[in-house]
Amino acid sequence: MSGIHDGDGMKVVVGISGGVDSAVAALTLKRQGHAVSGLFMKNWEDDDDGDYCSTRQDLIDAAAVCDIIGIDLEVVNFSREYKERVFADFLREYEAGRTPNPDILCNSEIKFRCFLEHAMALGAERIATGHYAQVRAWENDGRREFQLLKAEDGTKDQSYFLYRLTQTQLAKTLFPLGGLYKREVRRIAAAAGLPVAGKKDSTGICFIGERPFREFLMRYLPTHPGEIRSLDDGRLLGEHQGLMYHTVGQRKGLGIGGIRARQDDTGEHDAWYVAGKDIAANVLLVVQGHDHPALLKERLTALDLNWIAGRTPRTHWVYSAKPRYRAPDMPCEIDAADGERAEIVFAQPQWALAPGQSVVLYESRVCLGGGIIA
RNA sequence: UGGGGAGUCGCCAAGUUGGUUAAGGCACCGGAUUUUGAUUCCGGUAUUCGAGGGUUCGAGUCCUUCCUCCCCAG
Repeated sequence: MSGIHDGDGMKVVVGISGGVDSAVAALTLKRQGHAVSGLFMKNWEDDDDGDYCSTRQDLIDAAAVCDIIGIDLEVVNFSREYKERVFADFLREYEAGRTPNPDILCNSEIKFRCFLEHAMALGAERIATGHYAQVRAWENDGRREFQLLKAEDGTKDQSYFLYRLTQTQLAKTLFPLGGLYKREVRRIAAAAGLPVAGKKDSTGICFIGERPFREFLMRYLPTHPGEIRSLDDGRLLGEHQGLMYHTVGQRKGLGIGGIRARQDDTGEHDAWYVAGKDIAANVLLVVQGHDHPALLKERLTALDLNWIAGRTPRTHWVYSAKPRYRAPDMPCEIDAADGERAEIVFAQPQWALAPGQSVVLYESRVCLGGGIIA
């Protein structure tokens, strides 16, 4: 444990989701001697009666977990805030042809803002979540500064989703799982008799859940058919139902099959991938083959920046970055940056950089922050 | 209408001199991976070869009729 604790016995509110991670986070804090209480957030109620609503079971699991751990559980509803601050942006971005990452906004706007404020109003000193990440406090020129670090378990690290957090948010946050491996977390849960010890990790948009994505988007953004054309020669290859239903690098859903690439075509075909969008003409631009050069770029512009330390990192200094979650850290440097934008150059070309996704920079294990790919 | 060529899974495309269960790719579907969206990985997908007859122990592969499409003549 790093020295961020001001001492044991803090009043901590833990976000309980009904999964293993948050359960073990709460359990860990309780065992450390903190005054722990749980808080279950219900932030989506557009389809409470639908097939994909798992909230009900999650709440049941959350209650069972808190009962066993021996902590109180409060339920709050931030649906309105979620819609206004996260979902509205999500739709705006898709409408503009980009591919947003709503869970990143959800963290900075809901979990570490609404939830944080709510907990503070309840008299909490800290909040905690089951994220795999770490917070470290250190003295920088006599000032206390907080760093966001990757999780010990590199395969589960979620710092990418937390890069928009600020000093004030990190100052109030605990990540009890930051030093644990997933398998240990499950083992702890099992040993404690928590019913969620073997529960499958949740996927899909946070609070909304996993569901047929295009169908879901269609409920909010109506179809807008247009042409699918080859980026290389402009050939008309098909029709799309809306640019927002596709993302750069996407293969599935184009419906293009059997089209000859060359005259000497033998019948062996490469798949087609989205390489770009002509928003004005409503044309989806595609290329054939996963390794098509049009999908590889070594440079990007990041907008809407957040630097966790509160200052822009150095230019022409070797950092590493993830242009998407689960991508390995790739060496890069900041070519130029100001308050508005950062030009980032990778040592190697990156595959299918998708506008709207976030690029997150690291210096070793420290998450520096990042921005949204233009 | 004459002459030539072609019709095999939604799209391409292998199918030897007729011989056990009709390659492969793309698309599609399902699963795995994954707290976004993608990607990736694994699996599935034509009892049937334009249609009807026939030859044969056995036909997508031979014969025949019809249908359709393409090219050149017109």
